[in-house]
Amino acid sequence: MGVSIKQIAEIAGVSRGTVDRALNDRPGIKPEVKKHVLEIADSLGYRSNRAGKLLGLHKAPMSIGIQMPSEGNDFFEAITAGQRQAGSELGDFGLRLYWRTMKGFSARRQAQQIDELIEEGVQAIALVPIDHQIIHEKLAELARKNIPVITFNTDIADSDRICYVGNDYLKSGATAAGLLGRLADGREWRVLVLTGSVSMLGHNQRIHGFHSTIKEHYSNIKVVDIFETEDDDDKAYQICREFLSPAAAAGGRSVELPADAIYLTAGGTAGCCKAVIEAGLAGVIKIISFDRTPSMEQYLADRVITASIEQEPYLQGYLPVKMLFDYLLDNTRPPACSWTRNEIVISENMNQSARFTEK
Amino acid sequence: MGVSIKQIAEIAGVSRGTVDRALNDRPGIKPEVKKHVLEIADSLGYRSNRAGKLLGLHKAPMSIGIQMPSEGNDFFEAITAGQRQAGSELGDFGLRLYWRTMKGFSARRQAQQIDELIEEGVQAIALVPIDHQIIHEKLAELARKNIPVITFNTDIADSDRICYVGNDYLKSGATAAGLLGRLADGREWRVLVLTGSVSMLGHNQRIHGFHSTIKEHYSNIKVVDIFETEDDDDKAYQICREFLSPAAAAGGRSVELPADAIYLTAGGTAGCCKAVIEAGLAGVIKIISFDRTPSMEQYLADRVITASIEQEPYLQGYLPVKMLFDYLLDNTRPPACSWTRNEIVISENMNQSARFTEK
DNA sequence: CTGAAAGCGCTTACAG
DNA sequence: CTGAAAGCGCTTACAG
Repeated sequence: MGVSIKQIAEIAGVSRGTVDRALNDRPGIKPEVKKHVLEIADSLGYRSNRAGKLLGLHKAPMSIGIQMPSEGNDFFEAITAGQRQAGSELGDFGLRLYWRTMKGFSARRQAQQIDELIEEGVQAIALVPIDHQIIHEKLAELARKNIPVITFNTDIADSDRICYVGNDYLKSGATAAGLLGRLADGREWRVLVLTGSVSMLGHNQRIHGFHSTIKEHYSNIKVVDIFETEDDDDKAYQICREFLSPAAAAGGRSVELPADAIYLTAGGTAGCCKAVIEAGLAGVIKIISFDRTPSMEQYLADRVITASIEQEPYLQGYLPVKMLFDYLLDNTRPPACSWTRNEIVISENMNQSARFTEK
Repeated sequence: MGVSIKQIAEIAGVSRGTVDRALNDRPGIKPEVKKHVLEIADSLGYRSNRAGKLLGLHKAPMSIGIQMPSEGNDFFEAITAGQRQAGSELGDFGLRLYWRTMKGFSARRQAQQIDELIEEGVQAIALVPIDHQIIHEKLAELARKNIPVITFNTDIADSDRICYVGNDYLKSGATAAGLLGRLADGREWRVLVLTGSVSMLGHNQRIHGFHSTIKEHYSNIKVVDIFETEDDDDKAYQICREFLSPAAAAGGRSVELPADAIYLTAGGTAGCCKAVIEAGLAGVIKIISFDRTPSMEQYLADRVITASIEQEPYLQGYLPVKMLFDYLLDNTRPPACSWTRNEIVISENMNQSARFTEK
């Protein structure tokens, strides 16, 4: 169909091997020959053929490394499923995936696992970067070594990653506010904010985006308090229990609610739900949360959680692998940011797409 | 990596050509030889290699036909974009796409365009089937001719399509009801339903799913009336104008609203919005709609439309092409139904995912 | 630094 | 009905 290496070789009066050297920046070719070949390729509008490349991979198969803080964190299950799917689809083309996972957010541990991946010989890395000097330096080192990096779920400023795949946390906060504003429908509502940690950028952005939107459009909504759950269900349960105790003590009698809604920016949702149910306030106090873990499923189905905003975790696993593969294969450049959607999930639309999980 | 045709040939004591004939049901092979080869392939756990297949396509490139009622219908723009994207990604492997589009829903025209595609020599077809005897017969004919079919956007009962890619209209109706129920928050709300046509199954299912959910969970919501817009903005405008005239005549003075919300199952949303704005009721009467056309964008952004439920139209274009390609390539069977999500879109989360459109 | 050859896995004419 | 050969586009040793 298109132009092939063979044709370029004929026209340039060199061998296919030399054309290959020129096109793929391989060593051992005279600069002027390279220039000549590239000019011809250019004038012919040469684009390498994927089928040929794919089959040509047979020796020197590709390997990609993945590093993430997924241990003990249910949220990463869907991400892992996406990575596995990409690995299996591309396995036919020889791709090998190497995982390094950790519990919690240690920059030193992350740096160490990145080193391990390099030693395994991976040609590219996808990771959830920790915002720490050590990691900044490590990413600079990867850039020097010509190992392309894609960040997912969380981005890191001023690094040389070729792409970020994940949420825009400001917009996800705005989405939560937009939803809550529509629910309040002009009524004066007071909102309790439960965040994961005030030192997590993403969590803060979800608060910030929320604030901006209510400030601009929903002056009837007020934030009454902010607490940290440390992404922990027990902690969230304790906080909510205490917060709700006046209303709970009142039993059936009507007292003013301590809040009309609870907005959770991160983990701890199931604990919060438990406390709300125990206080007899399920469905009365609206709960807006993010993501979806197994422990949240039932609360979503039962409408204890009014809505949860998901961020396409499966794609956050799938896309980085796919993009790195394409990049290594024929230099296909992904966009600098591939935003995942903020999906508003309620009980009625929570179980629909078997597409991603069934295969 | 895996087992190759060459290895099977050696073990079976036949040539690669014969193995190929056996594996791909090609004519000209003795039944017992075929059986023998297949047994060996089976025992070795043979799975064909995609890279090899892809390159082997060079002669006899694939072609897939697409038929849909997209003319004059903005909704199909995103679908077309998805098809184009799949076509360009797979173009490297020689795939050619053939389009036949029509305006409106003529079964005879559809049958004729299917015939045209067959004459073009397409090996598979993706279409939006019309529920008519002629089409049922045409699909049976395609099955006899061994031309695989995928339906998208709309399914058709008891046909031999290998997959349906699209919405579950009952669930999309349920999603609309769940959302409206949360907005009403226990208040007695009256809803005007505007459907496209009472003879369109999908539109009816969106009403049915809506009814079931309010019946089960939101007895505070009542449907006050149902009108047909014929998917037409002018018609929708006229209906709404008349319906809202008492309230509009009242000007600023408070009268009881003729409805608290309008639920549109199909086209005509922009017309409805125009009438609601003219009556001075933007934001007061909640509007829940489906999909998203250019004419709706501004109303969504301005919160005149409270929320619209989208059905991943881009994927409805992309997936059928991709699935048919995979099916033709190595018999990869798609699921019988690949449901697209019911995405709740509000002004805050409407512009996020550049992923699908930018490329 | 360059070329000629062999190979990846699968298909397709062609010869028998 | 079957086999031997050639080819798809690209890569990789190997020889010079």
